[in-house]
Amino acid sequence: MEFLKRIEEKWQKRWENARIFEANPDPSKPKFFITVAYPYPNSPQHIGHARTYTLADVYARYMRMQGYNVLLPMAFHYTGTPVLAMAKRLAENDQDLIDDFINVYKVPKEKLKDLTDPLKMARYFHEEIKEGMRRIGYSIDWRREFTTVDPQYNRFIEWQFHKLREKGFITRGSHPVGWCPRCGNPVGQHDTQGDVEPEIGDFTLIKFRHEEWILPTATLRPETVFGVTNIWLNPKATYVKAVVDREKWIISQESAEKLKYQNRKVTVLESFKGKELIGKKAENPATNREIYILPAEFVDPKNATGVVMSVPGHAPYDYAALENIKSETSKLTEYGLTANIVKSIRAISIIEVPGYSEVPAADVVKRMGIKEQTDPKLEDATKEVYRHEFHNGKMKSNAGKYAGLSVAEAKEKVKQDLIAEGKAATMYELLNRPVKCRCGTECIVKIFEDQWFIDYGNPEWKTLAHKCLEKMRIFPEELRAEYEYVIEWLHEKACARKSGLGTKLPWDPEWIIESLSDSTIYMAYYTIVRHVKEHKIKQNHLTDEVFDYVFLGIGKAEEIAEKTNIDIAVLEGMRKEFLYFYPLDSRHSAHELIPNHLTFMIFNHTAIFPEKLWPRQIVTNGHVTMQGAKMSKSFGNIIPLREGLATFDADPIRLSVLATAELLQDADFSPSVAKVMRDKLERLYRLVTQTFQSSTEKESKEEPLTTIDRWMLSRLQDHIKKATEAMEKLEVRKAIQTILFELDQDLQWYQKRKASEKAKTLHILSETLKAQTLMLTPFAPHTCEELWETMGGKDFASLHPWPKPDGKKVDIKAEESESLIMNLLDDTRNIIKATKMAPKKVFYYAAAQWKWKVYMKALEKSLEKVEQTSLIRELLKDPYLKAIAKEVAVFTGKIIDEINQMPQERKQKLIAVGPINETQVLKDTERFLKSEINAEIIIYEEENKERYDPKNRAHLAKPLRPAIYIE
RNA sequence: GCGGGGGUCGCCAAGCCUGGUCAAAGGCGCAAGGCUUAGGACCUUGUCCCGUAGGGGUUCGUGGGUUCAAAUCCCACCCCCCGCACCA
Repeated sequence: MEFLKRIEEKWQKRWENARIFEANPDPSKPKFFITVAYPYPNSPQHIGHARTYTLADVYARYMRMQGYNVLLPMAFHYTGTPVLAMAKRLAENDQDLIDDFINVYKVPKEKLKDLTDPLKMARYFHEEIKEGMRRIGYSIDWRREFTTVDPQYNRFIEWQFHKLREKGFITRGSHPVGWCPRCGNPVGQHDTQGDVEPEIGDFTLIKFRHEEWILPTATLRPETVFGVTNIWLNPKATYVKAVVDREKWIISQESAEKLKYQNRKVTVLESFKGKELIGKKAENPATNREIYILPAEFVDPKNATGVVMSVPGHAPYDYAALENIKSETSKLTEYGLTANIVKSIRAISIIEVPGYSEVPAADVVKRMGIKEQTDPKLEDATKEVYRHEFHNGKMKSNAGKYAGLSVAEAKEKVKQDLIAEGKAATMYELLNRPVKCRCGTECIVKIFEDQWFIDYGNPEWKTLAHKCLEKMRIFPEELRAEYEYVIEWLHEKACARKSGLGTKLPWDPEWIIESLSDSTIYMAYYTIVRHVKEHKIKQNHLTDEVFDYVFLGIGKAEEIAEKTNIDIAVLEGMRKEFLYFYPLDSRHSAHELIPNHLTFMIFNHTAIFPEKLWPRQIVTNGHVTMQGAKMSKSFGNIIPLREGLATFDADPIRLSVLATAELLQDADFSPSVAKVMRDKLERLYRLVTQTFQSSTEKESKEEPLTTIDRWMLSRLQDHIKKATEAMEKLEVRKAIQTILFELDQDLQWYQKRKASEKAKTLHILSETLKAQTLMLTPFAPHTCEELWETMGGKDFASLHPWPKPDGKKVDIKAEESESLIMNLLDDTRNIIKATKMAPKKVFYYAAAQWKWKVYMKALEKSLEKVEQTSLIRELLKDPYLKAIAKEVAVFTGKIIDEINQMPQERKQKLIAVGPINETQVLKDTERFLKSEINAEIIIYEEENKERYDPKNRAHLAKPLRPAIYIE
């Protein structure tokens, strides 16, 4: 442990001093530009974040070793409101937050006061995150670091928005948001108690008439207006008569307030209890039917208008309430109603839906055993009925002109028509209310009238986005369909808000560009920011003309230089650097960003840059779980990266977050995985140290290679090939598996086999270890640099070329010989296990020559298709075989199925290898087999007349499968 | 609901596109042995069931189908996870 820490620091310093990760344009080398979504500094990063960043870093390091001039930059996204909200809570001494800061985030107590300033909080976590990135060994070019509140960056974003507006992609309109009336702010998830996202629903208010008054019943199912039997009011709630936009409405007191936030003019005239209207009549505007106003306690005056239309046929609440009322008719007298009136009300069936009766609401209420209108099970009942009716329901003939339509269609049409006829209006309401702001106030819906949007709904723009996507490589490819879907689904996106950190909207500075909108093309800014910083270019010099020139090649450098006071060489340098590194070669993030950021990135690039500069690839990955559980503060299982590094060290963490799952899957982190990784690295270190200490002594490279040596080299080529292919496809799990586990197993087999041989060809071992170390370098760079140095590497492993497989070292014969031994050992062990004997002597009988002849012939023939008869006929042309025709026929019968089932690939391989001298192979391995089985080994050829074969096993020998007799 | 992903031998997880080498990689866990004063670490072996000869049986969410052959292809169904926005 000590050891890993020491070398981590050592190599981080050396990399830094040698500036090997600082990438400048170099026309002699191909470039590769990788970016990861920059972090939002409102908390330290944890092991989960490490997955995305490590993946990008590993990729960067791999590409560097493949000879690319790789740029991996990093910045910090200060834009937005969460930091503001947190700083405020801290200032108010919110104990929960303070506990989190101290216990989970490990913020020193004395620092807390400082962090009540939002900017200071961002800076604090910024440094914290950055330090973690250094300590885990990311190969970042830190000269290009910036934050999104840097004035120069603000200018860049202003330029971007000017461009978007010029192209007509900015629109303006009204937009509902969750709102805290006390704080006077929009509320997002992080502003609410319990982090609830306010869900906004669009209610239809159907205007029932009562004398000269309107009763606007709020519903999410306007199509059921044809099934209304009565109106519900809560007799105990307070209602008001009010003038709403020149109409006279009766609504709950609460809703009168809310409607004001939805840009309606509301003048309250008088207030009264709901019971005053009970027993009166109202008229359904859709059917002109007269119905009664009845009492119901389930009606919540805080929800929408507090006026509800009753559809007992299709709404479980209404059905239950109606049943309640029918059974308590005595209570009705105070409203001047009679039992007969209520009892004569029947549910009206207007929708037919398979699997349900005429009255689906009744079915479900009865099935669920619901007795009271206050039963919480009614929520589920409502959902069930709604789901089935919406998807499978059809309007019946009594639904007027909507008869025959599906419920889904009718719902929209009825709503539109009623609104057009002035018989309905709409109102937004929170569907998951009550949602409480952190200040304790219940949130409502407010409509922003002059909201600015980016119009992702623009069809031409969508076409461009599709075009860009089509040409991009998407990892994992399975998610391409999701991008397609998102591009189609996106519409106008509110792009500015009134509070938070960020860039002001240049033409309307009351607004601040929100965080998903100021982070779509910033990768371009990385390519020039080092010039901005080095030359201390001021924001007011970074005019739109400068950006036009640098990014779009518009205008003349001389003229712009003159106007802006920026040196012409600097301007040209920026332009060159942008053109060198752009387009972006690979964009990385967790895949939760597909529905927003990543797709926005595609859109914005196509809007602003010419096609050849559009991004080329997106890589997304799943989350990290902690020992199978989702990471969350409430589980207390979040390991901040800095803490993780202290406990498990950098390289093991890097490996752990990448080794347990491929991109699409969530990766599971656990201390035991980290430990396995560390043990692996330490074992490798020991082996390398041993090997290279002894190899400095004289070693004759002249020693001829044995089969096992050739086998090792051959296997190595295969592993290099596999690892390289995996890396190219970002299958890092597979790569790690190959490099660290499969290669290692072969290495162990090699060592074990070698132990029984005399010749110690150490250069084979060192060649293998060198390749292994280099391939492991992107994943475990600190350990590998150290190993590389131990192995006599003169350069940085991080910059050394990635190994290439050498076809000349592939030796399929050696591989076949070796697998013969492995299989033989397996078979022998299996027999020992089944017979439970302790073997003294083990006899092996290698297959007869003629069997090989038959076997090879069968293989060749089977490349087409063989039947036994034709094969035998063919074989018997050989006079030698003809002489033993019977044996040939029996043997052929034994192998024919096996050969027919063999994949072509394997057949071709065996044909290429040709017959193997098994006796020789076995003899060469005798010592090894003896030590493995711990018995005397005796080897015969099948046809050896002298052989000892009491149980007559020898004739069972097949090519690659010697017969066995144990005693 | 819509869109996406997934369900594999105790747990995690490859394989599925391109059917046969698949009782199915690898890791963890567990067991035995080696090493060690001991523990740890490390190494070996085993880990679905049966088996005194390298074999047999039953498995890859469920039920059908295609095929000489299905974890892999087709159909239907069940279950789990993620996203559905103005929020980073």
